[in-house]
Amino acid sequence: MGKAPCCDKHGVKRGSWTPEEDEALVEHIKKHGEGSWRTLPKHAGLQRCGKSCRLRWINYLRPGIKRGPFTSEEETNIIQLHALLGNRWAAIASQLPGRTDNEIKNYWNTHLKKNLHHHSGGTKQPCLSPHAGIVKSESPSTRHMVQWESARVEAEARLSMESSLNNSWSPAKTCPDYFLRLWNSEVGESFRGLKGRERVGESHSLVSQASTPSSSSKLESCSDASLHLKNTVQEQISSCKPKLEYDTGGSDSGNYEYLDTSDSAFKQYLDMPDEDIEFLDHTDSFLNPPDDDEEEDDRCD
DNA sequence: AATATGGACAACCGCATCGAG
DNA sequence: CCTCGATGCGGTTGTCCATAT
Repeated sequence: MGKAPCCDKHGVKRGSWTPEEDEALVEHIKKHGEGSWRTLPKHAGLQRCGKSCRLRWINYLRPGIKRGPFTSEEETNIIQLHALLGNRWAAIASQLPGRTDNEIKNYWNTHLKKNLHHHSGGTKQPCLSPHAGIVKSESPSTRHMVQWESARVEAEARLSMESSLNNSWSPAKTCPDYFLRLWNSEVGESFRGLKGRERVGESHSLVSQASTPSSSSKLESCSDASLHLKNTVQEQISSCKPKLEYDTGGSDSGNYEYLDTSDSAFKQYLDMPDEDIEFLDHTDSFLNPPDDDEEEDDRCD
């Protein structure tokens, strides 16, 4: 397929897998288990490179792979997870049993991206910025960053508040399970940057910095930034029911821009009814947590 | 019926990260 | 601490197929 082969080269088959190859790969993994992808092709009698075998197994042959169209629930989860995690498809996939990162990535690129954009009426111009007051005069990249971070702040605040309220949680409250579970999962950990891998959107934003506070000054900047974002988000949501969307044109990586879309898409995106915005008034509490030696992790909550 | 076009999906590539030596 | 191989991940591309012209 166009490019030079990554792994050598001569005698290595490429392209679609045949049923015979699939069978050989499955049989080999059944006997010897996963791993050792480098040597697997030789041992399995396959003329494929190890990476190709691994990909084939993970995406199509592995037991438990769910095929078929995505449900609306899965779609909603993908949208919300993407708002939280960005293009971290593996992390998103870990929250969708039976779905692979590749499948989700393809689904996003071919369905969700397009559908969200469709609501913009075809224009790529942001007709209604969520932060019109502060954003319009800034560069597109800055605008992207601020817009994107506002969504993240909302999601993070939501998760944090729900987590902090967990003890007194009313079962009647809205869907705490999903986000709470997510927040306490590896995805939440990834999101909080516990492993020091801050890759979401490559945006070295104030909030991102604040997610890895190493000093009180960072906490302060975190607070300032989030308060700023909080205010703009509140203003936007309360005043004009924003329509937001990704600008998915061109390079997708880290290039997020809200454009207008439907109200439902916006709600789906943030899943935040107006009345639930109140928690934003409490963002200070998660941005400036009480001293706790246990909280030396790189996070802000 | 033939051809063009676009969407969907499978597969590949390059880079980042991890871990062993 | 450094190097290097193995693995994982995300972006991109190629191919197939359906639909439009």
